[in-house]
Amino acid sequence: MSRNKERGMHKVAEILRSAGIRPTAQRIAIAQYVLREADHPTAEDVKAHLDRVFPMVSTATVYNTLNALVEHGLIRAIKFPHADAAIYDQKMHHHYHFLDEPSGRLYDVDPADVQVKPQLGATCEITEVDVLIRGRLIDPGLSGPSTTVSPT
Amino acid sequence: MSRNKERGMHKVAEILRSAGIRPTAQRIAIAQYVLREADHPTAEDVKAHLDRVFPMVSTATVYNTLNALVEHGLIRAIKFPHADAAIYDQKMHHHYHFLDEPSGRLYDVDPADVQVKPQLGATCEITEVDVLIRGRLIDPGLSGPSTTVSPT
DNA sequence: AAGACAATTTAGAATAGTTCTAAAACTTGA
DNA sequence: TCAAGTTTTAGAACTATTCTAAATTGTCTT
Repeated sequence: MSRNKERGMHKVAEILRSAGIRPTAQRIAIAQYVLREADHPTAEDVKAHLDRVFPMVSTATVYNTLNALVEHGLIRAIKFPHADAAIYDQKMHHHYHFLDEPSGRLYDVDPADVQVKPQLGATCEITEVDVLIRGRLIDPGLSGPSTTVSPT
Repeated sequence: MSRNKERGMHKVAEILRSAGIRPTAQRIAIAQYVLREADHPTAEDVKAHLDRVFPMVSTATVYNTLNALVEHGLIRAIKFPHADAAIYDQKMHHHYHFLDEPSGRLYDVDPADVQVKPQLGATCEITEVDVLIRGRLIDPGLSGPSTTVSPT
């Protein structure tokens, strides 16, 4: 388990290095969490986790590091209408989100499962389409992710 | 012109009253602006406008009134990922938005022009789908709104 | 292995948007 | 007109995030 963690952290250090971010202890701990362990965490979630597993990190370093990870293309920062804090998403491929309103939990949605066909005419050029589906999971008890809506 | 404005304000007072909001001078002035004059204003925009046309309103009243209008179903508050401040939308019918990224301006998009067909299976129930299309208007010089993307 | 220079981290101040608080000013109805 | 309830207000408080300036750490050179 310790060996696993060390291997994991080593791997994360390499990811940071090859993205052009110098792997300091704090950055490795933060990246380890957002890239490998967390599920749509906010900066506050990251800070709370680090306070448990790391001797000392400041809020400033958490934000600095998350911003660096975003700038270097390792994660994305996303703001949703239903919450103030940004969430960080380690899935870099294009995808949408499903919000289970009772629980507030976010699930990734494969764009293949959502047809979006804007017919806006020739007067504009579309660079991106954001989709947030709000609703409620009917049977959250069924443990596994379905093919189409998967907890992340 | 003065007569128009008075008639308009009277109408707005009636709208407030029939929505269950007591029409005070401040509320009428704020509602007149957000329901009839403004285009996707923020609370700050509303405050700035009122400071020009109304002897005195506090920030607290602007927020209180906007919240009351939202609660009574006369406007909607929307938060977008690209900005911190909420915008208020007097169009209550279901619609999407197009963001012209160069200008930061928002346009309403008729849902009929965007096919959204989520195929999420039977494990969830969808209550609403939010769509934000980002891009850039190719020919903003063409004065009028096109059939499909209309400035509001 | 020491000294210098740059990079990183830190605590705490600052900022933006919004809500809260408690007091003052209005309305309303009897 | 007076009491009771409502509304408005200034300013404090709050949340999420960024900034600042000082302290610490790391790296390079020799």
